[in-house]
Amino acid sequence: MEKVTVRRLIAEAENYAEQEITVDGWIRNNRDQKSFGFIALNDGTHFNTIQIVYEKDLLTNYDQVAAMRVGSAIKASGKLVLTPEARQPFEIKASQVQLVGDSPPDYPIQPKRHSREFLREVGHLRPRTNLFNAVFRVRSRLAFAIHQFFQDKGFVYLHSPIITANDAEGAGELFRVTTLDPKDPPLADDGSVDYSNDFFGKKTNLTVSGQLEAEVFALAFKDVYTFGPTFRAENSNTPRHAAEFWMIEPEIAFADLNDNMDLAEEMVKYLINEMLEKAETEMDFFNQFVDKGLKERLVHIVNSDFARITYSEAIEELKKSNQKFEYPVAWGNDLQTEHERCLTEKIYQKPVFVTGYPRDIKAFYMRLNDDQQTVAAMDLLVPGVGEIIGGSQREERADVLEQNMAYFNINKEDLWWYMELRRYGGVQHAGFGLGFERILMYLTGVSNIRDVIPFPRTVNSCEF
RNA sequence: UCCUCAGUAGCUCAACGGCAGAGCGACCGGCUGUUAACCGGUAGGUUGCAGGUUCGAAUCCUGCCUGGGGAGCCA
Repeated sequence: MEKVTVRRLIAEAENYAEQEITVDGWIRNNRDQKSFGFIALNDGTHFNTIQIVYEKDLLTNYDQVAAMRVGSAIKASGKLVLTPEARQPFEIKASQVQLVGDSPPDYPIQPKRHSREFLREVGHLRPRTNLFNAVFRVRSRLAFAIHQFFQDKGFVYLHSPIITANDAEGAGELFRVTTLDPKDPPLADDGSVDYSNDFFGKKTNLTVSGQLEAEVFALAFKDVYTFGPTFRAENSNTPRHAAEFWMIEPEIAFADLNDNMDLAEEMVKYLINEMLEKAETEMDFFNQFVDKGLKERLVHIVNSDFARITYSEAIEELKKSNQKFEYPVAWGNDLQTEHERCLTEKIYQKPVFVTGYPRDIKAFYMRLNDDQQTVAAMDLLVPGVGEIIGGSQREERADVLEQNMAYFNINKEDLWWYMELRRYGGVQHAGFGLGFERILMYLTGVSNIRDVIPFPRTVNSCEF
């Protein structure tokens, strides 16, 4: 008897009509009546369950089957019957149902509503629920779509290092990587820890960004992207931050800020289209149970041109809006979350690129504009999630970069190689960082980052 | 780190100074086509932890722990 996955059955049920088949899977629900019953079976290969009908007359172990509990693993054989008039397109009339792995009655995942908070506590079981099944299936597809987008454009995928010695980026708090004994580290004469005796012979940490390395490769391959884990030891307690997350960082050479925004906009639209098309079942589920306006909003995004405004214009718009803000709107101050939300959700009601931020609130590597006050930075703000992309045109002029580093107190000896990119064939280039989980949240409507990461790592929490 | 809300049955919640309760789930029974089935019944509690106030505390007070939301930082 042919063993078939649920995915295959759903794709081509007609081809199996009236045939005897076998399926393996886990019981999501089991309802028995006097002489027949129904099992909703999920085998993990598709978001949906299939229905197995069992009858007393056809089974030797009817009472046993009727008593099989939610969560149990079973092997079921029977004839596939098309049921076009019923809610499900087909079902399996069981000739045999065999218990493979029992699940006692204290199985925490029951056919009822569970809160996300509770499900986080059972992170080893939550992938078996509808929500997380959909989320992680989409996560997988989205990762693939990102590669597809860049690969189709000829970008080279760069594995930027996860352990690095550079801490000069100022992109966040670092996780130290060391093999020194924390109770008895070697000390230098001045009493500080002597990292020259550490594994790498210097201070090292987990990467907070692959950007600087991506620039190296962009100036060799023209168009590159990184896609990998990133670590920030920030003490942030919000639904949008995790200590370990994935980031996509394209870097393009012979390109300016406008090319950068074009790329970002095209990418976001591509990813939305891909998910709407390739993960239709899951997206319908999110639309129905997580966020009622999700699909409509995403389609709207795909069909709209993202707004592009300068920081100065943003400040003017915010002042004109007459909204009450907790933080004052003033040129020179960074945009607060409330300002960003107002811009993207109220004033423009679509994604907004904000460019030309004051130099003082941005990073040293961003290209200084001719006004000497602003830099060629860009943030992409989207409704609901806020900042999803941060990027810039990089400072390609060696002398200006050197001045910037002095201005921001960055040790140029540590970044000698970064400086040399400007000395040898330096060229204008740009790039951005996209938080993978942020866009996943945006695409699924799931509002807490802990629910789009398989095993989330956040301040004070590293379970499973 | 700051602000704020909440911790009561496996889960979601009610009771808000006077006998610890419901729905869902579990278990038992019923039901000839169910769809998170339906109907009837049974079991299930150190009310987050430690102190305090009170004749009496789930309820009021203090501290701690855990979780949610907001802010900062950022992706």
